[in-house]
Amino acid sequence: MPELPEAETVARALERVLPGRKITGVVVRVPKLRTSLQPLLEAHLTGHVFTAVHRRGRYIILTMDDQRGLLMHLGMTGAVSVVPAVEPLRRHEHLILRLDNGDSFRFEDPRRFGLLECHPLKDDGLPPALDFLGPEPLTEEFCTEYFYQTARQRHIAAKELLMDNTVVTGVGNIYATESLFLAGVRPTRRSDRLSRAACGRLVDAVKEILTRAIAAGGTTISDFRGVDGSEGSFNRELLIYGKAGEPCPHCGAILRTVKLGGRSSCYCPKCQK
DNA sequence: CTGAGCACCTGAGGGC
DNA sequence: TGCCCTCAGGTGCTCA
Repeated sequence: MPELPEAETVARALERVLPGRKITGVVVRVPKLRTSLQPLLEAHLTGHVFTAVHRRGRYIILTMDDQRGLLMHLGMTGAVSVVPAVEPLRRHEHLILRLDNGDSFRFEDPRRFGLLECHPLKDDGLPPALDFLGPEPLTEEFCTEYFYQTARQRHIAAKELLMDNTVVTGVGNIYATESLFLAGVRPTRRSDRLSRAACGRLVDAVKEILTRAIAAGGTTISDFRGVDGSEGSFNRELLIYGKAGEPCPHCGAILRTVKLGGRSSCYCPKCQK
């Protein structure tokens, strides 16, 4: 998926078109994504107006005028578009919201790992269901000291620490891989053996990579598309993700691959200790 | 608490 | 052409 930069790209685009739009109809075409879509049908969405769009980690919240919101996660292959309602439906467009200006909001997701639910929102605009998430990586809360203290209390691989949504939210396989490379840390390195300096380099690397990826509109490997159908361009800036077997861009050593938590990780055996 | 394995799904690509 | 295998931006469960 869509990791944090892709969710941010989608959220920013939706923020330009959704607020002020009234929902005039709801069409659900599959029984469930990650969870059942039936409650969505029963949630009385029709007649309500979108007022804002928020992002938290990889989740996007479409706020409505009644203190409720649509909680959305793009899973691995989710994409959103807002197009004229007369456009023909595509095969995996599972949810369609008709809007009062003749457009339709569409959620497309071939693998159906995505999520769409209606939730009451707290005063901060977020649903209680997201309370478990750790700090946003691009805030001051995610700093060297926090990461170092968290790392030493855990006994897991550095990469799994980065990808744990309760530690820091929104860092997935692509950006964890890139950040570890930039920081010179091997993905398998145990978190409780990371020095304060290494934690600092990791925190800086995560912030730098995510910031640049957001500026590029995200990374499109195969499925990801912006709301207008455009592709993210960060693939061109990827240093090592998906390049196992090729030479390291820094030292020329052959990049290797290792499996961690079922996800493959590319790393340079020379640059990453 | 940790890590491995599997499950949820479809589609692309490689080997034969 | 088709079949079978592996793999893919995520998450969450069970089990040892």
